[in-house]
Formats: sequence, structure tokens, C-alpha cells
Amino acid sequence: MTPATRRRGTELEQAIFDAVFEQLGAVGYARLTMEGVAASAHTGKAALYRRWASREDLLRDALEHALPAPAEVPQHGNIHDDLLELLRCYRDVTEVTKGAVFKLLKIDGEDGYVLLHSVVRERVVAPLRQMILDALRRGAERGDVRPEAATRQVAHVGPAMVMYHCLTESADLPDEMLISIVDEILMPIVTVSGGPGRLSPTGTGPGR
Amino acid sequence: MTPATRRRGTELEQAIFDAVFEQLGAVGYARLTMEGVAASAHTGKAALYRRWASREDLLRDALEHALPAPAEVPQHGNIHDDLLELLRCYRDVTEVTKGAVFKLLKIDGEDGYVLLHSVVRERVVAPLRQMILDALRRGAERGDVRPEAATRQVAHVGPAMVMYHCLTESADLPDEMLISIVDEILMPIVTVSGGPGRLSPTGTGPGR
DNA sequence: CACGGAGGGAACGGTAGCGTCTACTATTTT
DNA sequence: AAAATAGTAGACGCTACCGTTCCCTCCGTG
Repeated sequence: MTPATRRRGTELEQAIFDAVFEQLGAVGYARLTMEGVAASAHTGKAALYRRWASREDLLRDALEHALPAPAEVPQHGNIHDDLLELLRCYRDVTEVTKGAVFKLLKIDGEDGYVLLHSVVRERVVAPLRQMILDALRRGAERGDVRPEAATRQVAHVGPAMVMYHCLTESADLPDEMLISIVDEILMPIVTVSGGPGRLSPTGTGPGR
Repeated sequence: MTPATRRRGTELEQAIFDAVFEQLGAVGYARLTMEGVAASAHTGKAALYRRWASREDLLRDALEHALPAPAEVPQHGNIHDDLLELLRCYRDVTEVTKGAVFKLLKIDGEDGYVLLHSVVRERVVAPLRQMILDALRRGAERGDVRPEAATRQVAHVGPAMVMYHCLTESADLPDEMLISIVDEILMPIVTVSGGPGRLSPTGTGPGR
């Protein structure tokens, strides 16, 4: 029995989606072409155009396909570990999409991004913010998070730091970086009292 | 005496640089072309190619020209106002370059991107970080900043929040947003004294 | 004044990529 | 088995843009 020589249906689509991210990594969004994706996927343009009317349609589907299902809010019972796990989820998303999460966020004038921008906002930015906010609120009820820190603005800090690091320093996000963000930045903001063994300030304890 | 009908030398270059940012705002980096810039500047392509070998060369010069000289570290005598002024400087830079600072940080791939990326890092990201770090260190000496907060990581928080806001919410950066970032995020991290009114800017700056 | 350099405008040949089409054929469906 | 679907490969006409060249003429300088 000879094995099939052609990929069909979802198998071919998976190869095409893989090629999208390979090309995003290799040439960036600005120079991503249908021809390049087709070549990387070892298929013809007609197979792409049979499914997608445009580059942006293809990108949107590739992105939707690559993004994981929404995660559950962690239940570690302490805010430090909850926040760390959420930032790890975020890191994983940026890695699986070859940094597309950041690069497809719209800047004025980049009209082609509109559709993609909203995908990233709805599937990445908003769910992550909501999960962080939920973790903060639960921490506030537990008593290890200051109630005033359970805000939308504070929920942005971790993701903002991750993005800034990736765009200005290195796409590499080792665990030590995530831990540093949680310890040095997030914990001083959110904790009622600094705990022992943490870098959070001890001088912010009771007495306020 | 009839006025000159042609722009020459630096006058023409200024018009070309203006056109670069106009086009960056209108069509984005991906679709920025020499023809588009020339048309926007109401000049011929030959005038561009006489000065710049490529689109990236032109962009680099336009950026270098638009970026302000490095500012001085503020001397307000309190960290709150120092940080606020530095974030305002950052906001001004993003505005004067029509968001180019962020757009160019997103570029990926080979060729000229490395050069543009490094211009933004060397002329915007690194100086701003240094100034924030200097302000934090001076605050630590003064006593209104806790010494453990005078770190590179903490110096990134403000700019990171500004960028995240621009990329995920709105390119508009009203003063209230900058104040909120300083009050709700930066002050809890950097201040030695907490207090029940920590999130309100009580007593942190004269004339507030 | 004359001269040279440069600005403005247009034309040019070339190319990458687009979107479409065709022919062949592998594979699934009937 | 035959028929239908879709994958593969290549060709095609078109467009935008590139980078260069040319011509005319403005403008600064000697």
C-alpha cells in the first residue's frame, strides 16, 4: 500500500498555517507574501486562494488556529504563583505565534491590521487581562492583595513588561525574567504586606 | 522681488522628512514607498535618491532628525513629578514621530531593520531608561525612593505601560493616563513609605 | 552676465507579487 | 468501476514600485 503523496484538507491547512508562522519569523509581517507562504508550505498559490481571499484572511485564520483555548484562572491560593503562571501562559502564546501577538497590534495608519488587531485584542489581550484581574480580586478577598490594586491598570503591568522586553531587548523570555517581573514589579504593587523571601518591600506592611 | 519657487538643500530635506512621517501615519511602515514619500513632499524621486540609497536610509535620517536632543534629568526634588515629566517626554517623542517609535520596534526580518531598530533603542529606549534610573537613584539618595527600586527593570515600567496602552487601547495619551500610571503603578513600587492614601497623590508634589 | 549644480517632472526597463487560469493527476466519493 | 473533488505545478497579464536617466529650468555663485 503506497502512502498518500498529497496532503488534503486539514493536513494541508496545518502545513499552510505552519508556513505562515515560519515566514512571519523569517521575513516579518511587512514582507509576508502569499507566494512566500505557498513556497514554504510546498504548495501552489491556487490552493491558498481557494480558501482565503487575501493575505489578511489567511493570517487571521492562522492566528485563530494557533491561539490556545482560553486558560482557566489559576488556583494556587497565593497571588505570586497565580501571576507567574499567567505570565507563563502569555509567554507561551507569544512563542507559538512567533511574536505575532505583538507585531499585529495596530498602530495608526496600518490599516491592514484592523482585523488582525481585533483578533489579538479579543483572543489574547482581553482574556489575559480578565484572568489577571480575577486573580487580583480573589487575592483581595483572601487578604493577600490590596483591594485598591485590583484594577484594570494594574492588570496590564505584567503583560506590558513582557511586551516591552520582547520589543526592546530580546524575544527570549526565560523564566527568570518572568519571576523578576512578578517579584520586583507586581508584588510591591499588589501586596498588603511583603512576605519573607520575596523581593517585595518589607516597609509597606501594616501601619498604613 | 519674486519669492523662490524651489526648495533647496535643508529646506527640501525638511519637507522630505515631514513627508516621511506623514506617510508613516497614512500608510504605515509596510506600505511606505519612496514614490509615496516623494509625492507627499511634492518632489521627484531623483531628489531622494541623490541623498539616500534606500528607504531604510531615508527612514533612519528622518528619525534621527526628528528625535529631540537628549533631555536633562528633571530636578523637581520629588520622584513623582520627575517620573511624570519623563513620561511626558516619552509621549512627546511618540507623537512627533507619528508613532514611528513603536512601529519600528515591531519590525522583524533581515536587512535594514537592524539599523532602524538600533536607532530607536539607542536614541529613545536607552536614554529614557537611563534618565528614569538616574531619577530613581537620586530619589534613593534623597530618601523618597526605596533603594531596592532603583533598578533597570523598574525603570522600564513606565515606558512599558505607555507602549502597552498605545498598542492595545488608544494612541491617545492624555495627561490623566500618564498621571494614573505614575500614581497607581510607579509610586507603589518606588516609594519608601506606604500609606492608606498611597493611591492618591497626596503630598507628593507641590502645586498638584 | 555666464556657469554649474540641483530641483522638478516625466519616462523608462525591469521585477516581485498579485490573482487567475489551465492541464494533469492523486484521492475520495458515488 | 466511473465521477467528482481538490492538490500540484506552471503560465499568464497586470500593477505598483524600484532605481535610473533625461530634459528643462531655477537659483546661487563668481
